Amino acid sequence: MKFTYPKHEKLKSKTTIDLLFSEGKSVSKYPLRLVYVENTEPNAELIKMGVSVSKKYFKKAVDRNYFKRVLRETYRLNKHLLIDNLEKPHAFMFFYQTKERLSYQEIEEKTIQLFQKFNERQK
RNA sequence: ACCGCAGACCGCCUUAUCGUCCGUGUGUAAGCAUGGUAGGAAAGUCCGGACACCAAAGAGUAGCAUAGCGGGUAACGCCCGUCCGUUGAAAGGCGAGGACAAGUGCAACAGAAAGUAUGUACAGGUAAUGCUGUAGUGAAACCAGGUAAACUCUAUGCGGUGAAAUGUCAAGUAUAUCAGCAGUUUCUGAGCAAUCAGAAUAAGGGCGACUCGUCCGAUGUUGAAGGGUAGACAGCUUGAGUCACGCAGUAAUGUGUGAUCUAGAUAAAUGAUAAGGCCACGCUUUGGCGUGGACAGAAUCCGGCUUAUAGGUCUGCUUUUUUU
RNA sequence: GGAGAGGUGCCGGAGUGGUAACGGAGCAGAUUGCUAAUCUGUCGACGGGUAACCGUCGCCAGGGUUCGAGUCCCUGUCUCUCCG
Repeated sequence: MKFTYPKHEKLKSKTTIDLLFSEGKSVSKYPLRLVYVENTEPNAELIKMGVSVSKKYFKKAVDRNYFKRVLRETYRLNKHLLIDNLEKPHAFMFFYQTKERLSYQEIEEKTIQLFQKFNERQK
């Protein structure tokens, strides 16, 4: 297993994102939230992941960029938790939803818990 | 030395591990190797350009901007020099700094009177008179009065829209385009007439304010051609570029020679973790322990301005004190 | 990425460069056995005064123009709207 997050694994298609927000389900482990939907496009990757931090919580672009990077990093190091349990292609969007500035360790811990919660939901 | 002022610059460092994006090489490919991978403000979007498109991008008016004088520049509301005003003990800082002798307007309260000006008291003066001075009110009062960040006038400049502009590619089609046919209203001509031919046409709309000017202009049907939107590629980073030295100029700046290539993403990369060092703050048994790392993240590209910014370095200058 | 509008007491909301209206809420009083309704007054901050009252500062923040600024002009900040 490689801990990478290459370009083809990123959620970019506007139509897929619209589908995700209109039909997707979600799991959350405060302050993190994961929205997901089955990707029915032909030749879809097994996993497509996007990351988002709202302007509502952090006003400055530097802060938003920082937390998006942290989310990407924790996803990259723990994505095997998701991939090992997926059978059909899925699209995901990963949110950070608080004004508090959590440390890297706290966010990583919450991410692992969130991914495990998702796996339980799938069974 | 201290205090202050001005200008220029840096703005955490090193190593290891795991990654992102771009280029190059290699490979059928997965990949591998290698080089690079955030700012002085990238910010605010306040000015000025480059570049692209729009229909005539036309003319005039309106509107907006600028404002001592001279220079620089692709251009500017920027920069340099200088005069004047103002502020500071000084170095220095700040200034929308044209015109009220073109016209119009405005001036609370106070005051006799605030614009067509003109009254009182005292003093002076005259043949006589606000004729002269002083007092009093007020920001402003015998002055061509004050006020233009009041309308305005003068001079100069400005077409509009912004890379989500724009171009190309593959798929498919509109109430929009073009052509044919049918066809409304009016006029003219031919004809006894049916009808035929030619021309025009309103309401309204476009040219993002108005006027002129100019263009379109009932509707149905058949065929042709063919958008927008979503996707891909181009635009997209070599440019009024950066560095060094010389020359011209008080300077801004210009110019010559040599060297050099320094982000290019698009739900949007430029990072995370660990250890050590450096700095700051707090505690302190002066050995250490704990916490933290300024402001802030490119989105077509340049020149400025404005605002935010822990800490530090260098250069020049002023005042005061001391020494020679 | 681009364009525009606004900020006035606790709330809503007027305001030609010349004394910051008005309504609601609140507070006090009147009325009532009590409450509601109604009526009257008060109602930004600070300082002084026993009190009546007086003074200074207040219209998002900081500058500027002006005799005088909520109003005119700059700079910043916050909120909202529009294009896509």
